[in-house]
Amino acid sequence: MRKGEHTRQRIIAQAAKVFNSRGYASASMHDIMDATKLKKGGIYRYFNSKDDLTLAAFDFSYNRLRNRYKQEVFKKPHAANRLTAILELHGSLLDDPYLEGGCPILRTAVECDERHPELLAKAQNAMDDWRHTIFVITAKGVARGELKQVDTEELSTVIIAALEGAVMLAKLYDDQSFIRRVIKHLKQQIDMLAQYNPAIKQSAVA
Amino acid sequence: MRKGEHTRQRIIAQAAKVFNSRGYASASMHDIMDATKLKKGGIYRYFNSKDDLTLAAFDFSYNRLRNRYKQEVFKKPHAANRLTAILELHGSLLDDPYLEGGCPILRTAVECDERHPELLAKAQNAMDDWRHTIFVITAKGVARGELKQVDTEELSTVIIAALEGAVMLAKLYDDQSFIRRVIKHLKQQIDMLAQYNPAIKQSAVA
Amino acid sequence: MRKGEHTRQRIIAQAAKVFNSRGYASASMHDIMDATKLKKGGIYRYFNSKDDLTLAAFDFSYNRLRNRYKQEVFKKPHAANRLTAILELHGSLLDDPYLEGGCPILRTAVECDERHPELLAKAQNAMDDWRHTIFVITAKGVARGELKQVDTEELSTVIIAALEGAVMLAKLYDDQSFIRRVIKHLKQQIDMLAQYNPAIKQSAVA
Amino acid sequence: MRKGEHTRQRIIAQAAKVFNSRGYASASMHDIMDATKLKKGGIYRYFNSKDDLTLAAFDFSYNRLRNRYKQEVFKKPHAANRLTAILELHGSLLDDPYLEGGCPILRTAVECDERHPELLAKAQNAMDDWRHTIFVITAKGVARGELKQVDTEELSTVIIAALEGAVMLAKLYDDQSFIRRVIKHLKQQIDMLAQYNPAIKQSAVA
DNA sequence: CATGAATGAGAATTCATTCAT
DNA sequence: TATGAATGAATTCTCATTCAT
Repeated sequence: MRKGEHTRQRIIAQAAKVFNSRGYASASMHDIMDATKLKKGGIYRYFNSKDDLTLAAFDFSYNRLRNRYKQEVFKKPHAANRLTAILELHGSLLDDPYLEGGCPILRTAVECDERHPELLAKAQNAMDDWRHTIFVITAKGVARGELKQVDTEELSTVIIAALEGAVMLAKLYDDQSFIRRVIKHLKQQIDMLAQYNPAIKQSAVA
Repeated sequence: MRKGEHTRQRIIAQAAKVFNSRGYASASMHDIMDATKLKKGGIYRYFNSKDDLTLAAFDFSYNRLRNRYKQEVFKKPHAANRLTAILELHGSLLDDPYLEGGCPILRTAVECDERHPELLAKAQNAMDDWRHTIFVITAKGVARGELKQVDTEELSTVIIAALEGAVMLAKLYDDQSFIRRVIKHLKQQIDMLAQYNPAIKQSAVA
Repeated sequence: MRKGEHTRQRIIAQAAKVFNSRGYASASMHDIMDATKLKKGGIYRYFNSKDDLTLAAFDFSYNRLRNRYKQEVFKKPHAANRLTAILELHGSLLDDPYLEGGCPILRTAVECDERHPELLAKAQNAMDDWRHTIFVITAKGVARGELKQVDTEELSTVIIAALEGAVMLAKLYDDQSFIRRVIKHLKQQIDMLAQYNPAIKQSAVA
Repeated sequence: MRKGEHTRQRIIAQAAKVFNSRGYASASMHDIMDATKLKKGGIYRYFNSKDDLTLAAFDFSYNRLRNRYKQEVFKKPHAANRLTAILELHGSLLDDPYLEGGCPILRTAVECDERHPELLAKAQNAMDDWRHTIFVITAKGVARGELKQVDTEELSTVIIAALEGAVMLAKLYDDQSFIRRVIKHLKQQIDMLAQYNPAIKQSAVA
């Protein structure tokens, strides 16, 4: 069983890679076979269907994102630093070997519709989570006086929208400078919110 | 020939609708048959392959966007008004019956990769065009003193990224308020650039 | 009606060309359209089905062969000359613009089976006719003392088999020398049959 | 893998049968399904395309011919016997359950053109091989004094052409007597070449 | 007389999935 | 635990044929 679980995880990780770069509909089980070096039977032993695997792969990708948030975002002391860390995280997203295809939430939101309600729900939940994270960081920042008063709902929407759009542009042109520009802009916005607190501004600029 | 050309256009329009909402890979020729009320042979009379139809459908969708630009954006007198008109145009994008699925460029950028080089190239060209449009509006606005000095490349990237991300969010949640929030933010940015010219600011706010 | 009949003949002639070079099954009605410069409707006005056209085209090709027989074979005075003329006729078969694909009887015999009983019957009739022609020429030649006593059934079979096989080889290699070699051999056989009649031998060698 | 290879061979053998009797273009994958008792997927597991299967089937048929040559022709001691054995082999060709449709080289030469370059090349190679075989038997026979001096190129062409034409006639009329007649004629030719060597003549006649 | 529009049956091929081993 | 064999439904595409104009 030990080995089985290990194999299962390996399948998920490789499938995530494939789905993130090729898309859920376009990637075939054969692509997954190639990536995992397993045969059909070996995969279907662990997953009842492509849809099952798809859902597990999305979870894998999303957890990867979450883990990076924990490590790179939540350790920062102040709201502005945390927001800036989010920007940087997304700035290096396409360098992650499992996320080369861009943000899995973006992909899922664009590719999936009512025909794949479970996957869509997962994408919505992930996005809820993400928005909530930014919302809380911002709200706490305001409460603590780290940030100026701000429409937190709007701020989180703008940050997410701009980052996701930037990822799309970077992917379309295979040119990460689009992400850099957007990050630069968003940093300025955050700086403006945090400008009366020199300590924070300093680290945010770094 | 008259009738045939009409049928051809009808196929393209319906196919655009289907592709924009279901995706290029996921939509089947059978879906197109249903949408056009034609049988396979009737469609293949006008298009050699699904790929052919796909390209024509993208062109259709993109032209639709361009036409709306011509009507809603270029008639505005000043740079800030034009930029604002762009925002509004995208704010009503999802209400367009042919573009219910969101921005065709976004869809294509996310869904297509090197496996569909022609479609990808079309998406890149469309995006080049869009970026260039915003770039020119901005540059002229600066030259004419309608806008403050600004990094036009960055501005166009931010506007596009934020709008596309907003469209994605609106689609994901089936809730256009995400677009409204992003537009509100971008309008503020534009207002700030135009703030010393009261006449323009006035119309931009309208 | 005059024009109609002309068109009909034109279709048949072009179709024969196409069928003889591409084969009955492989040639499509579209190939016929291209060759005739007519559209589907224009062709189906004269023929109820591809099969109909196929039969008419076979008849056309076969009549072309028969006409050449009349002109090039039956005018010869003696049996040996006639047999030799048959050889020469087949030696130039592939130069006939309508028969570039080789002998239509060979093609039909190889390509058709019980699935196309009518065409097969036509091929059998044509072959019966051909065999009978050689049979009669030979029998008369023997009766008239132009040829030695010979198994006429065997002779006609050998001549036909060798000529058809030669046409096949010439087609396979796109090299008419195979036909020349076979003709040379058959001429020798005929010469041997006619050797005691110097007058005939002379012309046969020419 | 064991079983798979067996299945693969079974598919090829059955496909050869089907193609040899129906023709490459006319036989459908459904015909192959029926003959193999497999479903589409089961066939495409082993062959990427109908073309692939077509080529494998030709090779199968041709190898079958070659094997019969090895067993029935090359064991004969002398040139005349070998040539005679070739005639006999083709005399029983249509009795071979896999070659009921006649000679696969003939079929391919007639049916295929530049649209199927690979198959055509295979047919040419097979024919080259066959011609070479007869050429070598004859040349060695001459060198050893088993045969009179003869134009070996012409002899091989005549034998092949006559045999192929005979197979066509037998198929067209479903009557093997045409092959018998041609074989009788060719045997006489060979006997004449070998007539001064009583020992050989004896066995050739047998 | 001829065209172009449209059909529908059937072709090749793909692919998720099942299952015996 | 994993493989390879086999299935069958779905997909793209072709082509002979019909028919209104």
